[in-house]
Amino acid sequence: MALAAQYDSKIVEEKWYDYWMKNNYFHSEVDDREPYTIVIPPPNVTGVLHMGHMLNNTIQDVLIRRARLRGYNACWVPGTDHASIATEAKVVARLKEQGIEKSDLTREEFLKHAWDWTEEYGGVILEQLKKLGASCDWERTKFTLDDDLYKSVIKTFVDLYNKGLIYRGYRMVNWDPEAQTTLSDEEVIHEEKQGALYHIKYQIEGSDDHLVVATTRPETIFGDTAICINPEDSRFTHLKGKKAIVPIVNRVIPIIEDAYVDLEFGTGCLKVTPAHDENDKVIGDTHGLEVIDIFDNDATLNSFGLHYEGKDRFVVRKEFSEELKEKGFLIKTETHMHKVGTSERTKAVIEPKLSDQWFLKMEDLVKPAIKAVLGDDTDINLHPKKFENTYRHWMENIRDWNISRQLWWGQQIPAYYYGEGKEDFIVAETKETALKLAQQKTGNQSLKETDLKQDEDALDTWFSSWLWPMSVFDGVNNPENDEFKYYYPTNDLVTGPDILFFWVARMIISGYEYTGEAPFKNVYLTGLVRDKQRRKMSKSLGNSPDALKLISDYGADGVRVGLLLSSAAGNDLMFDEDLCKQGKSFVNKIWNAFRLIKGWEASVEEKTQPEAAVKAIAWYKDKFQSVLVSIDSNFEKYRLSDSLMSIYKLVWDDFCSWLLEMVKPTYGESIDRKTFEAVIGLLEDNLRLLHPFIPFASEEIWQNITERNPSEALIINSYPKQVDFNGQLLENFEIAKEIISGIRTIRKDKNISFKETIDLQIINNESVPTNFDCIIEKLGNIASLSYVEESPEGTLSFRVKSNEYFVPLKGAVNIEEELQKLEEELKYTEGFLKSVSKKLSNERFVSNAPEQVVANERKKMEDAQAKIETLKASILALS
RNA sequence: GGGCAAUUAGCUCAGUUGGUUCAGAGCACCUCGUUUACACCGAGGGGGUCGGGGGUUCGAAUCCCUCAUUGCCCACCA
Repeated sequence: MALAAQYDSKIVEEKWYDYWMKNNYFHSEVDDREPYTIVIPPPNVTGVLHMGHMLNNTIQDVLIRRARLRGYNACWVPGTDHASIATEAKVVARLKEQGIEKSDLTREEFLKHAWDWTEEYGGVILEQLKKLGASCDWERTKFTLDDDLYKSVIKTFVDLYNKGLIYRGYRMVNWDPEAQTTLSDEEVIHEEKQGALYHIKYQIEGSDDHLVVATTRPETIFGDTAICINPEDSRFTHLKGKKAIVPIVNRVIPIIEDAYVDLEFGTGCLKVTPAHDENDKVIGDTHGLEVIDIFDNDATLNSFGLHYEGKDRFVVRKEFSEELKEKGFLIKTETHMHKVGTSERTKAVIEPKLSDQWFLKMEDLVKPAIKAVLGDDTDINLHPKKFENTYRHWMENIRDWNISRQLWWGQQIPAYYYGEGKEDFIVAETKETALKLAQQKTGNQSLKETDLKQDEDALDTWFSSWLWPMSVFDGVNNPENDEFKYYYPTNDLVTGPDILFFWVARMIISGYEYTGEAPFKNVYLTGLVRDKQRRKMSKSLGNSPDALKLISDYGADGVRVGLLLSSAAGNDLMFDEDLCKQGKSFVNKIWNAFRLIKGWEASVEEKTQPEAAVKAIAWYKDKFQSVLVSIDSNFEKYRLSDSLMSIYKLVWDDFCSWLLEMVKPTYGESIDRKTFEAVIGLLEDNLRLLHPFIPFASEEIWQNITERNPSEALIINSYPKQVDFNGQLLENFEIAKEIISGIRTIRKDKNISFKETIDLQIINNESVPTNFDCIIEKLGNIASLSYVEESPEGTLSFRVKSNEYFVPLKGAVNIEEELQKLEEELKYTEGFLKSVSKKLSNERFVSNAPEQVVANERKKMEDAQAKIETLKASILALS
């Protein structure tokens, strides 16, 4: 059957993925081999594949496939994250569409809907990863709400609580009024926004005098419980000990003094709203101020908001400031740029709010995690290294982690209340244990299970994913199990820098806390995928290509190559669909190289091997080895795109453009078996290198070369080994290349068709070995190659180093042109010689520079001198 | 406000401890070519005073200072 001239990815990719699955190559079991483990950064269960996933998972697949080929027991654990906030928001929205309010449902009813949703959409993204070629061990697929992972989370919570690291506290937290839950500090994004600074008059009690405060949030006036001035502020000494009247509200509040107030900012008078600002809370605590919470959970005003009750905070800001203006309290407004905290998930403006929440003490937990990453001989390496600074900064300034969320979709906090008091609760893994403990604690044996009420809140999603590398191997519940002991610590983690703190740092923390070991050895931080104009890819901009469409247009292999071609670790990737096109062309190129070789097979018969083929194969073997060295070293440095580029050039230039041309039999003639087999062998080596990057096409070609049984599939074959090679051969070949190039230039200049043979005469001043002459003859289409002592007449010439090459061409030679060319070359070389000589006559250079450097300069000088002589001789001969 | 990083060809980026092959690669561009694997091709070619300025050195893309621009992270100034 004839092979198509165009490689068709669609048929091929599905065929081989099925084949790999059927033969269970992705599956890993504990055995004697060294393990190589990656755990996937679990995507949101209801998410769809976007460019970030594509990049990230391509990298993981390259690493895992390479490890598999190198004989490691490669295990890539896939899975999904329940993504509490994001998923719950989606479920709430869908219910709303159906006319159902979350508040009308019981927890159980709501969770039922959430699970329905998860089952309906969950795992779609994993199916999409298969299209990309991801060789995950699908039998190990995990979900962060699976029973065993759920149990791990609860066990960890109880353990940390018992260690005194988890506590319940009444604190100022970040409130997301849209999702109606608290958020950790990390989930708050500070965005620069244009706001206004409102200058508002407060009358001083018992006088007609007034003071002016400047605020960005006039709506919080309803919660004012003091005015604060700096005790050093001479402008306001007359206010000390007085009271002020809150406008409209008419509440009388004290004027207090605190050094916190900045003399320079605003008016120097600060209104204090302890319920709605963290600093104000601190001041309030110091001065024993009343705390008035004026908001409901959805950030509408409550009864403290008087006639604004029930209205949204931003509506109130507008309406209330108008009322203040009308009544003469608002003196002026200035525009004001400031940072506003917004929810990472819902984008809602965060409201600082006081409430009872659960916190994890971080101060001691981070210590081993800092040591693990920073310093010289560390357990964990970040790639690129620059993220170590960021990591250090965050870790050293870490605050306690608010881990409770007012959500249902997640692990419910295992705290059981038996009374109304602040301390009337028990933290335990099960309700039964909690009951026993409660009975002990209270001494009340008649307490029943129904007297216990479990905390309504769920845990932060990251409080489950921070256990991921352990929990997927059941290492939290059962730390002594064989799998955990074998696969953990994992090797590489590939993820985006945006979740360095959310996830990576916390996994390191929990890893050390529970195993005393790092969860992984290397962290590869990918860049963000941006579009050509450097914009972030996002749904709202519509600049994010459809991942599956890309795969269908360019093939998974093409897309993988396209993504990797320009993405150094940690650098943002400027995605351009043209890169996928390039990837697709590359795959097609390899396909056609294979087609060419395959085409030779039909005409194999007994024949001696041509010398050119012998030389070419010897050269390519060495070339392959020299490139292999750089590929491997780039892999070690996690410079995947450089590795790929090396392979790309090896295959396209060295293999296709040089080797195949050199061994190609004359048209219509057959190829000898020795050459044929050697070339097949070289092709197979190429495929072994290519497989991690283009798994589908490489397997397709591999299986088309010859019939293979399942144990011989490329995916589980072997990676090329490094062996010593001859650098001299490579150097000599470079000279041969230059000569061939010179011949081609002459052909092009003089319009000599390649079909027409020409002669070549050589003055070998450099004593260049003649072993590649047969190749020069073949690729230059030379009828007769000979060595001469003197410049022949009537020839065109070119030089490589101080060697001269002549092509006799009676009619075509224009002496004037030739002379001009030679003069130019002479002028250039003389200039070069002059600069080198100058350097060498500088005594300080000769005495200070290392010997090697000086010797090199001398060599350059000699070469230049030799070349000048040749040029002069040629000029003389022509004129 | 604090910190980190970057700035090299039209674009995306390499450039290891300052000195062989130091100004490179891929893409794009230009010229020529329907050579019997591939036009998703082949051959050839042009293109950068390495962000500006200053300094150290025999020698700087590389080290130091400074300015500019950009990006990222962190931070409770109303």
